[in-house]
Amino acid sequence: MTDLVALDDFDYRILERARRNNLEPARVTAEAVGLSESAVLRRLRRLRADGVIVRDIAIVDPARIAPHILIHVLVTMRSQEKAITDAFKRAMTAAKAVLGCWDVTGETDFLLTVAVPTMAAYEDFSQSELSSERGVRNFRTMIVIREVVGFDPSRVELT
Amino acid sequence: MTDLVALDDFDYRILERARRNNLEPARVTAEAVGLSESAVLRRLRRLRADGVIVRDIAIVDPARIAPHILIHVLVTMRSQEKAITDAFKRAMTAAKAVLGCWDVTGETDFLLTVAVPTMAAYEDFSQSELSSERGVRNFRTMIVIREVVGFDPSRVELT
DNA sequence: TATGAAATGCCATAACC
DNA sequence: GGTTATGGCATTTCATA
Repeated sequence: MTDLVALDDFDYRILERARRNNLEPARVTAEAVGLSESAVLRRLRRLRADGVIVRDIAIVDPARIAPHILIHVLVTMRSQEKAITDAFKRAMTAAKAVLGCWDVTGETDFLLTVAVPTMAAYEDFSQSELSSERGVRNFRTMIVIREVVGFDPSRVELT
Repeated sequence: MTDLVALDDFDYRILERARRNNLEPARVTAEAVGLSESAVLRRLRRLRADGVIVRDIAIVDPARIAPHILIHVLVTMRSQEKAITDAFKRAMTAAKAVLGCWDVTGETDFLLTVAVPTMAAYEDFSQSELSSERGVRNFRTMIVIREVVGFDPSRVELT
């Protein structure tokens, strides 16, 4: 299941379109890539079965519903013991406020991306989840002033 | 258009499902949330028209197609002059390798998320895009060893 | 094994109450 | 918001190369 999947140019062009709009009728996609409707639908089904397309989702703009603050946090752990880091990872996975968490190289151990409605909520989060009991030595908070490029996995080039 | 949109409980439950799977038939969603098929479809169309649902996409797993390296970069600029930072922002927006770019508070000015096929490609990127000509004083590279929580905007709580 | 074409069945759309 | 009739789209099956 971890094996790489071989794709031809048709697959790439179909993927490129599905990554932008997965509600596009196959008829339209077919004409754009130069295949029949049937072929496009077959390939899309195969791409999903093969795990190339992981899921199909609606992107919601949370800012349209309620104000929120985006924050990045650089976390340094007290130790590199597996038991401690594993526990921290599990806590980050469970924490609803955590949008992303990466184990990184360098002076710091983890980078977090956190979304909270208020700074008070962030204070609650940091005090409970970034505490010394969680194995955290210290952390550096970087509040997002402006999103220049919103994190967009669909920008990853596939070729 | 920047105004907040008021949603009721039905909208929230429909959104919750569409954020997980936007290909779910309205019939199924309707039964799950306790509405008729028509009502669900009407609400979804309204949510899209109001800009609550921004777009509908297929999520592709790039690792299934080709190996890639994920990197976070902390960037410090030479100056805060608008002309310089604006040019940098435009360069980051244009750079295909840049998945995300945020203007942040603290000692550093920008946080970048970059995806590249090889370290050589990252070297090319950093030499061309993170140069002093771009206004960059220095930058700190944090290579992602493991993705604990993959950046997922759908984790943002809407209430 | 992959394609294109045609018949079936499901789903969204639009116009009603 | 619910119901119904219409149109469109995906699915399936088949023939072909």
